[in-house]
Amino acid sequence: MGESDASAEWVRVGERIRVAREAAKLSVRELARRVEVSSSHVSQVERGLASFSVRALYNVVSVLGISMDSLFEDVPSVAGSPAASTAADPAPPTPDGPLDDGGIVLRRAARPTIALTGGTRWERLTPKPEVNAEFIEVVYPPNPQAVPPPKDYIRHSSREYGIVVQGSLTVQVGFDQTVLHAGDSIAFDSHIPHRFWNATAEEVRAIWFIRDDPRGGGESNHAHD
Amino acid sequence: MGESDASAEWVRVGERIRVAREAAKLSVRELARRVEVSSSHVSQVERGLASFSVRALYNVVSVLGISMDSLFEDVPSVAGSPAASTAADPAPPTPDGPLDDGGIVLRRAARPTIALTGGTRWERLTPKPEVNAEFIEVVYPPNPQAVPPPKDYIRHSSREYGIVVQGSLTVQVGFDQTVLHAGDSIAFDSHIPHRFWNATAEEVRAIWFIRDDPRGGGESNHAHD
DNA sequence: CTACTCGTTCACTACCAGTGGACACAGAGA
DNA sequence: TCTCTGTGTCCACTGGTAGTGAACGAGTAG
Repeated sequence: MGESDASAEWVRVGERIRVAREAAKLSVRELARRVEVSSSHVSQVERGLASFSVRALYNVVSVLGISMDSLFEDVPSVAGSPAASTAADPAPPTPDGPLDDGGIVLRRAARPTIALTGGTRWERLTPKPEVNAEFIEVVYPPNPQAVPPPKDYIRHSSREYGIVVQGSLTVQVGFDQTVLHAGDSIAFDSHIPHRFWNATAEEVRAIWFIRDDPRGGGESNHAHD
Repeated sequence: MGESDASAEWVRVGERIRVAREAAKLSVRELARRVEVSSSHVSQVERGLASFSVRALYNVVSVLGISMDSLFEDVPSVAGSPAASTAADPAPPTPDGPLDDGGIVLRRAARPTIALTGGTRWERLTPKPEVNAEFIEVVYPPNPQAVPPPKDYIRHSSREYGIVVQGSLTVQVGFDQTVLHAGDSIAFDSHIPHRFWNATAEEVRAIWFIRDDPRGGGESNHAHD
């Protein structure tokens, strides 16, 4: 699956080790001595030519006083490596076929987008507006200082389904609040007051499906920001 | 540092993995499948009889949605270098809150999964089964040799919405065929014969919402493979 | 010039991460 | 009862790779 692309992954880990080592003003040999491996091996690992065992890696973070996670950084996402997978895709043109013209398929670059205040974007995922439904990707911009969520709760009659594709989204439904990480999903009746916001320094992306109640509720007062 | 006493250290790491796995309600075999190692190896690691490679360990924390550091825990917070504090809070465990218990939120690691023939997996994204709807993530395994798609077209009455999150998925709806790349989305009435398959060497992931027609169609004969 | 340290290169190997097949046990049908 | 299917575990085996050690060229001091 996703990152088994070990080599590429190790290059980055190695680079981070080197940065940390230099910040600590240790020579390759000195680090090697403390980690209890050979200096040649340290050199190779830092340049992505080899990899550390878990034991060695554990010693490295101990000696350098850094966190294990900081070496990997782009931890779990749906794809194992979020930006990687998206970026990896050279986006081959995929010539428009009948499906594209038939109102079936919508290319990523062609999504109708609405920009909300605060930088949040709604991107429609359906070629044409749907009746009694919204299928959208919402992009929540970074919110460095843990900015307080918008004041206004939202209520409308329908049911909502969402999955966080990238980043961590803070959600509040009713009186309860939690943080959804990449891959976590949610489903709830939207007549319960709810709000979502991004309290991290990373952009958050989520896929939402909002299903309007076939009978009754006409309210369409969403505000996923 | 200290711990060069590898074995003793691994016992604890293994125990923590087991705890996390059980919390996620995954079987040894299921975790093994997702981490891409053998179940026997998982079993051995959890009991301290063997150890994971860094690659495997990385997959474990991704799959279980836990932080790397949480597996080692007694890291060096005071280990001389204040640099440690920098990378402090990568992935707060997000302790289960009321939302998790309330049937609202579903953590990634806790998704109910059905394995279809051919290696395709359906992962339900809703904490409980929905009425007249499916919100799922479908994982299509690599299909190195451009294997011909399954023979049977699918027909049922409802409407389907999908977005490709990773990889490239070949779709055929009616007589038209195209390839969806990451970010491309699709929406169509599912009474039109359709089929999807992965003709690439990379795993494909897609989010689907299948909306059963409130009136009429009872057919539930999907086959996203 | 020598003498030392720096990071690097490379051929080599021992070890262990990971496998596959088997096992015993527990439930659920039939 | 006997048969499945799923659980976790056991164990003999192997391939890859983590790790070694000796040598290299470049820098810098004395």
